[in-house]
Amino acid sequence: MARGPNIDREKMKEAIIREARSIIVEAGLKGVSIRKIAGRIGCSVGTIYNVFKNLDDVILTINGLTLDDLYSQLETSIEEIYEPKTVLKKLASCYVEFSRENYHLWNTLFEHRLPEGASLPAWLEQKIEKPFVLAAKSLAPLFPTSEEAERAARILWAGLHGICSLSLSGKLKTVKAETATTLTTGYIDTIFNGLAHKGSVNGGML
Amino acid sequence: MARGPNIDREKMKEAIIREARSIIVEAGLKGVSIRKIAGRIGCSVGTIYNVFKNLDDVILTINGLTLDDLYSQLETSIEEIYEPKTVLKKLASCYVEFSRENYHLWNTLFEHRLPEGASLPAWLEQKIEKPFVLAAKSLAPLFPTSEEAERAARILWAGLHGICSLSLSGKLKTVKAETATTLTTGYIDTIFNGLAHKGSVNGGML
DNA sequence: CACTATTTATGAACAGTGTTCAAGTTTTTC
DNA sequence: GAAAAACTTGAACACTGTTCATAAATAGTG
Repeated sequence: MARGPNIDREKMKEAIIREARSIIVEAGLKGVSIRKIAGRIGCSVGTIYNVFKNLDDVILTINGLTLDDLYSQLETSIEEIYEPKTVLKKLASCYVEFSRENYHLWNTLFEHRLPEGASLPAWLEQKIEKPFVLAAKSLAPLFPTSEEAERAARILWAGLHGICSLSLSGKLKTVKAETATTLTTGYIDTIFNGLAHKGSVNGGML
Repeated sequence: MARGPNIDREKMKEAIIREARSIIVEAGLKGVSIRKIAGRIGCSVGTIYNVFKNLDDVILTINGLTLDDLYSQLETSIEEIYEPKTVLKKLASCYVEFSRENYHLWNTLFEHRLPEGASLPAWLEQKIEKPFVLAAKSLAPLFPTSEEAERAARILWAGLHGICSLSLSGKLKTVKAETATTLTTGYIDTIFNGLAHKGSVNGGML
């Protein structure tokens, strides 16, 4: 008859994720295959399909864990800091640092694509939202409505992602010895200056 | 003996690119395979390997054409416009429009990854640089040195890319009916305001 | 025209991929 | 112990990119 949540099943799940994760860390997403995971664990390919729907399911689970890691690091990086600009700079440098230290895992976040038409599961979309919510919260004091803060946060976060993305893939050749961190710091300075003077859209040299 | 540049070879190359391109447009990068291209043309798989080094070579060539298209559209979109902010807004909206109208081709630009360790060919890197150079040129009047203009252009362009990227992949849930275009417009306003007041880093509310 | 020399085309073969599923094994419940 | 449910297995299927010996076509030369 029906057995409760199987302890072995949970152990199996952990083993699969552990091995698949380590393959990604060593060789990137392209290095992962069902047979390679099975080989490392010492089980058959079929067993993996008993625990996960398919390989995409495995990768999505790993992406969820990566996002959890990122979020917890972002959270601790801004503990006891309240000034919006300082918070945002901390978040940015933490994000950059994470993407460098976990290059392959972070890359898998964007390299992995579901089949045409399929959309991300809700639980993953939530995890994607969380870091951005952190930014929105920090920006809130600067805006009259939460909607405006959210909007600004989205733009800021997207820009941050763009810088990281192009920088790590080598498509953002930085002048001299500029790192992604100094770029994002400058980026945030500029954005904050812009936000502070948003009343004077047609003023100044523009 | 050695024959000059073969006309048939050139025709073959064109046919391969044409068919592979149309597969991408219809079904995205994942829909492309050597056998599918060969089937559409009516040749064998080996023939394709006589003309291209491998499948990556085919995709990179297509990405080059996509970048050419993008660049020429960016160029014409700012003809006879000289005011930096207006130029940048034109470039941004043109970029957004292109990414929407050529979704699969644009996506392939970022979805396609070379094997671990391999780097993009120089001719492609040049094509990647060109749109960004356009932005840098437009920003030049606002900066004392070209280096500073370049730096600003890189940040601006990366941010633009981030907004497009997250927006088109659905990871940038826009509030209400905001489009990527309005987001980028707001983004550029903010950046320009920030640049205009960059002297007052610690002024205002910050 | 014939005869090489060279290039080009072919598709079978190889090593790999994700996924399915009938069969056998183990575990749990009655 | 018997019956039922759950789990494991690995062969099989339909694909993937890539290579390469063989065959066909073409170009230059005598």
